[in-house]
Amino acid sequence: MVRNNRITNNIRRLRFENGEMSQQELANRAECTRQTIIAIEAGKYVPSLSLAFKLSRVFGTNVEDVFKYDE
Amino acid sequence: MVRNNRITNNIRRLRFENGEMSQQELANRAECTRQTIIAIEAGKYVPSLSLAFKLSRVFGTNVEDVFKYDE
DNA sequence: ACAATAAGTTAATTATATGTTACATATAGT
DNA sequence: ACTATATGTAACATATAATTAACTTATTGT
Repeated sequence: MVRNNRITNNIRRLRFENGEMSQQELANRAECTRQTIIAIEAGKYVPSLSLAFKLSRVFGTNVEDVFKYDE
Repeated sequence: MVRNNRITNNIRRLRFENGEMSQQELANRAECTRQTIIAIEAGKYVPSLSLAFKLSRVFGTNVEDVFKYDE
């Protein structure tokens, strides 16, 4: 029932702003797989809250700096 | 693979701080079901990022004011 | 005593995020 | 030319978020 996902993310940009971090390294540090990073960057789906927290911490930011919710 | 969910939430407290909002009203406003609210408050599972955004907006706050990630 | 509301429990089902594996392509370095 | 690395796609499997429904309990109001 949680539809209307108007959630975007800045992961691709954040990776490059953080030393051109590769998808693989981000996946390692966020403890997920590279395919998950690819899918999220491609907008195929929105990650879990857990993964969103981990990703934001890798970049030293908080969730809302990485993911935008268009209301 | 995204394990170690050390994510807690303040929903119960926020409901009461916002006019003793009932679970049903919160569910309506966040566009989910009452059972989902119960389960999240009880710590049975962590919501999706979409629902986390919606819940935080109902309370006029951001995601990290509602959900805490213990790293 | 009765009705209405809020909250909880349980079980069954559906939807989706994530993992796994395999294969393809482009680029940089040697 | 060869190798390594980064990125992408696709199919399938699994774990879990989320829905729905039925029933229960407690509280409040009339």
